[in-house]
Amino acid sequence: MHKEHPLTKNQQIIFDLIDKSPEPMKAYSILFSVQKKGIKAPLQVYRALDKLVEIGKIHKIESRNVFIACHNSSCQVSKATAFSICEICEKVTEISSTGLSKYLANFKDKDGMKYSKYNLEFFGLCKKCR
Amino acid sequence: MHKEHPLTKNQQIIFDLIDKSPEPMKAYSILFSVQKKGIKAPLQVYRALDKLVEIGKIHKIESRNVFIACHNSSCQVSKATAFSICEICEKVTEISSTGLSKYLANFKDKDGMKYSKYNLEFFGLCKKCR
DNA sequence: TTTAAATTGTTATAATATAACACCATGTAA
DNA sequence: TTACATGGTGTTATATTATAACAATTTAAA
Repeated sequence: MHKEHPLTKNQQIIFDLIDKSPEPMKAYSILFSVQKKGIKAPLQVYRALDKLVEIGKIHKIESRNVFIACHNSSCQVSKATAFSICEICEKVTEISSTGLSKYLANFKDKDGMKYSKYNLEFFGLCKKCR
Repeated sequence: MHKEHPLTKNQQIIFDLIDKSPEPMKAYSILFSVQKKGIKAPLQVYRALDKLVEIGKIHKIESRNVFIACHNSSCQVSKATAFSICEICEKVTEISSTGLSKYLANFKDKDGMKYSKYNLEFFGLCKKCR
């Protein structure tokens, strides 16, 4: 039930870079890295990022303004995301817990409203930094 | 178990403004609003904001870069926050659900790690926009 | 009272992100 | 085939968000 989005050239270049990166990447460090491939302007990067986020290939870590590839095969179009973030080394890990996602998708606020779209960021120390 | 932080002048001015605002406020619209009170530079605003966030009087909505006063009396020092955000009118509501906060505080990731600090942002449509 | 910690004021600049416009490719409907 | 809608590209300029660095001052505690 989701169209395969063949990525365009810019989208593919930027997705590959993020996907191979061991760390989340900032928009301007992406820009720097792809300049040799002909992507010269911030807008070219942001447009590709926007599209990649929209189709669920990458996620934006809002509290850090960084981007990571989606490592949750189930969320090709992902509007429900959860991450842990190390407050020392800034390592980010995507959390895929059916328990958690079910709990959040079924959570009702005090007006009885449910939300299928959410973003959860946990903060703590990763194994190495603990 | 939390020191009363009497606010400094700048902190008080900026807290009052945010607290009275019916909507979350952006840093630079805060700056604009307090210029008549002698706060002239972005840094003066950001410093007050940082402190107010640190002591839990306000929260930052990371996905929107806006600030709102804390309306959850239990979180004077709040490191565990949850909000709903209307995708049309951008109305933000702080969620205080003991069920939710207990669930998240007790959530263990696949390494068995627990997190007392988190930020959760739900997205949907508010009553008016629905 | 002197010392440490926090806050202030200031100028400058860094980092993050979008507006506006012209152009091009592709698919599709008349 | 033409037209036209959609989405992507390239470009310049600019808007928005946030911090660096430094000096002075206030505050509160030892």
